[in-house]
Amino acid sequence: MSQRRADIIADALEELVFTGGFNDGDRLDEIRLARQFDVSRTPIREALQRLVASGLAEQIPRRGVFIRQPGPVELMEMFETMAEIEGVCGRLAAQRISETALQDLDAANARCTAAVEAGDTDGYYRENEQFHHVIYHQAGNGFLEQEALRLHRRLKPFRRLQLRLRGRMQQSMAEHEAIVAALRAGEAERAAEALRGHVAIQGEKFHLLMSSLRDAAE
Amino acid sequence: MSQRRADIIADALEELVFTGGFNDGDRLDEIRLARQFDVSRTPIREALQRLVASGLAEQIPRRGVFIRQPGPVELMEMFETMAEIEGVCGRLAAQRISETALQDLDAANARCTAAVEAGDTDGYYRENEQFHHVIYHQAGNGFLEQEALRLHRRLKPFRRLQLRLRGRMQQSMAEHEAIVAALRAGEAERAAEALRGHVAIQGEKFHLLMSSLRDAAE
DNA sequence: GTCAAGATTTTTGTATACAAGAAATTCCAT
DNA sequence: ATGGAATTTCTTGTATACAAAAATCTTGAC
Repeated sequence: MSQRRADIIADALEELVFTGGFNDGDRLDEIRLARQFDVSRTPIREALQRLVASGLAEQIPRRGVFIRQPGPVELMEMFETMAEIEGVCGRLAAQRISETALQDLDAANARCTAAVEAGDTDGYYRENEQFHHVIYHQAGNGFLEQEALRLHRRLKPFRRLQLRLRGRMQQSMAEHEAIVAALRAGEAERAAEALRGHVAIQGEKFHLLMSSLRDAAE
Repeated sequence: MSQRRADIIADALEELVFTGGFNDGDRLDEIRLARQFDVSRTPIREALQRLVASGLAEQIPRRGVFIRQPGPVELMEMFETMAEIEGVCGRLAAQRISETALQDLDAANARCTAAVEAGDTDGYYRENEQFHHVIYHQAGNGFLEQEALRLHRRLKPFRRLQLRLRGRMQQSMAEHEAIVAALRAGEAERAAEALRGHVAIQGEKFHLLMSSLRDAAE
């Protein structure tokens, strides 16, 4: 695969950004990072370019590159966009999904429920992700799938914050069931709406996310 | 702005890719490009990284970076995705669009019609683009807007091929009218469907695109 | 003490040098 | 002549060197 150090470093930096290793506005010092990864500035710079290209950082010419965590507004916009894209995937998938995939969704849901009952948050998280990935794939459009995966990945660190809400996982499971039902029935619009509603952040969810953000900032 | 040569070179290369200056699979020789742009390999390499990041080229480690033009399947997928995203923008815009923006759309359409009558293809193209950009913006979601613009831009060279079809511009104008009507009425689903249909490639449009591609390949 | 202009240091951006892996070529055995 | 191994050449990836712009510090006038 990628034997390039620049890629390895870029992956490491992305992971650091996602796991909160950086704060908004942090400058990514080339020399410090070079020492830290024990390489020259060259691969560091290429890695930073990748971060900038993926929107995780911003480059100001002759000034450096800075971490750019989305603020509340942009975060809401990203979640709304994700909800819409999931809706699109759902509508297309309703017309294209295979019987095997429907069974996969059922299986993922079963494992999800089991994880909820066992209080296994990580397990729930993993299976939930699997569930959504299957839907992206079943939209039958490789390009759309990649876009969905990209945004999904980008929102990963923030989605985690959502799960804290009391009873959220139970409600989420009920929504999963409804989604599968719509997909199985081939009802495109219903599937789209169910997925939009499932992913969208409204009402209580909105306030929860905001307060989580405040907590994380402290 | 960006005084970085790497960015200037990246822009130039992107433009070259879009205007058909490269064929699929072409290797982007660092040394040749360095001579061509009269710089060292360093800024060339950074520019190439940007092309790779935006999906215009592919990098094979230790082998180089190669132009990667989308094939028929991927192109269809990209157009379908664009249609869906436009649909989403339309649905959101129907709920959020301002009166001023509606007038802008009318104005753009009028200029579009004038261009059609004058046989001014470039003018039509420009105003058509404007029309769509207004809708992206009126979706009221900056992130979604950027994504829409990105994909729109990526498809630009291929969209041009579509216009050749006899009477296509007239039909397109009628669709524009219907879209504005739906937006003005605030009918979200109707706006979404109108935009999806307007952008989607189906029936004759599909065959036209395929034959255009074949022609361009020769 | 404050402010500003000049000097100094840092840091980015680019060029060049070097190392290592891939491709091309040569050369030999059959 | 052909196939394949060894060598050479070429290219990418990384390190280092240098130039120019920005940031910081110093110094001096008020």
